[in-house]
Amino acid sequence: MEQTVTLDQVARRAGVSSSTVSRIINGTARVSDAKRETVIRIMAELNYRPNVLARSLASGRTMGVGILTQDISSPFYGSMLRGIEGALQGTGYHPIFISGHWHLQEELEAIDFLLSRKVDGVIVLGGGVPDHRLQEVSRQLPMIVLGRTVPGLEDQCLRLDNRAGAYEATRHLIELGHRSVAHIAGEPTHRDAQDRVDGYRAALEDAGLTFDADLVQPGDFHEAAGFLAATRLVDGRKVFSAIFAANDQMAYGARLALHRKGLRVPEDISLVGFDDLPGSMYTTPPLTTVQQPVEDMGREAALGMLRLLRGERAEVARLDVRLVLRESTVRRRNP
Amino acid sequence: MEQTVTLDQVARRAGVSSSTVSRIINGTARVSDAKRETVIRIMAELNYRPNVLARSLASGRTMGVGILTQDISSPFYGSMLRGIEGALQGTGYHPIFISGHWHLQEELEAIDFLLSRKVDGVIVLGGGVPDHRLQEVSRQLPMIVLGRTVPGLEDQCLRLDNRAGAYEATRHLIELGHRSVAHIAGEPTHRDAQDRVDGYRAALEDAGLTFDADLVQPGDFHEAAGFLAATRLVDGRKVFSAIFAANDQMAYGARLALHRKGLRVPEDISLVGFDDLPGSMYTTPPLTTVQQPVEDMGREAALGMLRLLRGERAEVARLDVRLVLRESTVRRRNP
DNA sequence: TTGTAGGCGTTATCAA
DNA sequence: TTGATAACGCCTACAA
Repeated sequence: MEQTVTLDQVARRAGVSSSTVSRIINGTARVSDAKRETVIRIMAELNYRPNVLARSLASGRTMGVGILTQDISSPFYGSMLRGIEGALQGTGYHPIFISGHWHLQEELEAIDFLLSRKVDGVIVLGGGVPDHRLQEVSRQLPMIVLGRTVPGLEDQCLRLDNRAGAYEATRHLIELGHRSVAHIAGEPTHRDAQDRVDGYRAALEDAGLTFDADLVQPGDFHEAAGFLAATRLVDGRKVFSAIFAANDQMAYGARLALHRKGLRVPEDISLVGFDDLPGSMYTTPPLTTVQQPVEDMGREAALGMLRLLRGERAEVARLDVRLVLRESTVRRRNP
Repeated sequence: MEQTVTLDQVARRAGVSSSTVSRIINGTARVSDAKRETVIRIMAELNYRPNVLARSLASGRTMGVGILTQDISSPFYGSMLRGIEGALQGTGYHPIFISGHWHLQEELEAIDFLLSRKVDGVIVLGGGVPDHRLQEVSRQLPMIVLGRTVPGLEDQCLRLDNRAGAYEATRHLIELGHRSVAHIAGEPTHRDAQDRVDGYRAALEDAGLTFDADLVQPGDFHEAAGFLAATRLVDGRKVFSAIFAANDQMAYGARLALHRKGLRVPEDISLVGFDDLPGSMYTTPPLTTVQQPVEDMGREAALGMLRLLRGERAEVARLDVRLVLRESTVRRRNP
């Protein structure tokens, strides 16, 4: 066990007071060049490492930003975390990740955890924490919310237009001549999922097509649900020539189900996803999907947080979704 | 901004000393039921939250376990982190993730960061930190290493037999009648990648097949590299009827390249991956691959860490890889 | 069983 | 420009 070198020891060895050493470390005030140099030398000699805990306790700042995510291992959240990580890099602030696993109780505990760790700010990625709790938290420290809008905190919330993305995806299929487009919906309690159904429905109706509830299959954003939903669709008595899945992971599942049923993508069935996960460029065929600038969202959130920490306004940038055309969609054979 | 309630305030309000409150919180000593009850009541009333920083500074323990990973957003590391998270859940210890991004300098800084945060232990997931540095760290606090073996710290290291996995994957292809099996290698500096080439080669030679360097294409564990490698293989003048990719992500890329070249999997080319990522069950066709119990590895590492923290030996369990047969491999047509 | 007092390693306030 | 000195919030002998 190495001995921990304290600031006091450095001070004593350098023949100055501890305050002087502290000032040199933090650049809090002017210090004579002579003393500065010796202190810096001694610090190096002793391999001095400031104790972050003590420093935080005394200063009231931890330089930590709490990130409440749902699932650290999901490709979607992973990219977002990467964006956050990147933006914080080199700022002195660092992220502290904790996941709620789509479980309200865990999420609430996670927030308590972050507060008890005295993070300087919190970034919340979606989830189900009630608005009022987030409003409380926001009263205590800087907060940015991704993927939902909290009343009263609109300018700290970064949301994408899921409805528009779904609308565009569906319209794309309609423009390719598909008159009967199925939808595999996301986790029903999830706001994004609802918005995507809305966009899907609006596109149908704007094109003069009737919305058919039988063509909307429930799902939960995971591959298995997509597989089952597509299987049900194929086995059902409704005909359809295209599927819009509420996210890429379900599109993967659906794609396999179609394969199992002997249906080709896109020759027999066109398929569109949502998210543009890293893997979607490499599915067979590569997936047409609605691209969310996930990593950018993370970055924007972090930049907004840095602004809040400087006492400025968050001013999170508006980010757009866009449809990425690849090879899983094609003009309908017999229009 | 809400006022922070301190332990002292609770004590005063409850008419006891602060030590008594501390004892109740930590269960350090017997306290009369009467006092205990009122203190607990007051804590609830005041919504008291212990200050973790102060607690750690005083006690010398932070209850934090540092996790040095390479890439928080990779599906591979994601699953591992999930395993760690799960095992730590409810133990009072909590993970602190930080990623080195496959970059030595960042990794070294990450370790310094964790040490300066005074974590109680460190779990290192692979990476390139030199052995001697890890040995130093291990002298300061409990450490578990995943994916590599550090001399002198063997019983704190959890490694899988990559060579055996690759051997088995290759042998599987050979047993299906494939006489010419190509390999897409992983990041060359990565120990696992080397072991997998070794296993591939050994399986060939044990079967009396000659190792052909032209059939081994370099890669880096990402989809794009797999795509390029497979393209090169097809365009090359060597014939082959099967590919063993050093990981699933490259297998995905290879699968798309084959699709582009009009080659079917598995009818024309059999394909095997390594890792068994969550998505590999849903590729078309589902991918035959070597399953690494990634989440289990994370769990075992965390359990080992908990043992070290209790002062026991790490005794990390041995975990095996196994070949998962799916639909991307099939008996060779004209043996 | 309870309280007092000192300490954990820094920062911040005040004088000097 | 510097140095005492008092926080920061909690834990832990030691004493009662």
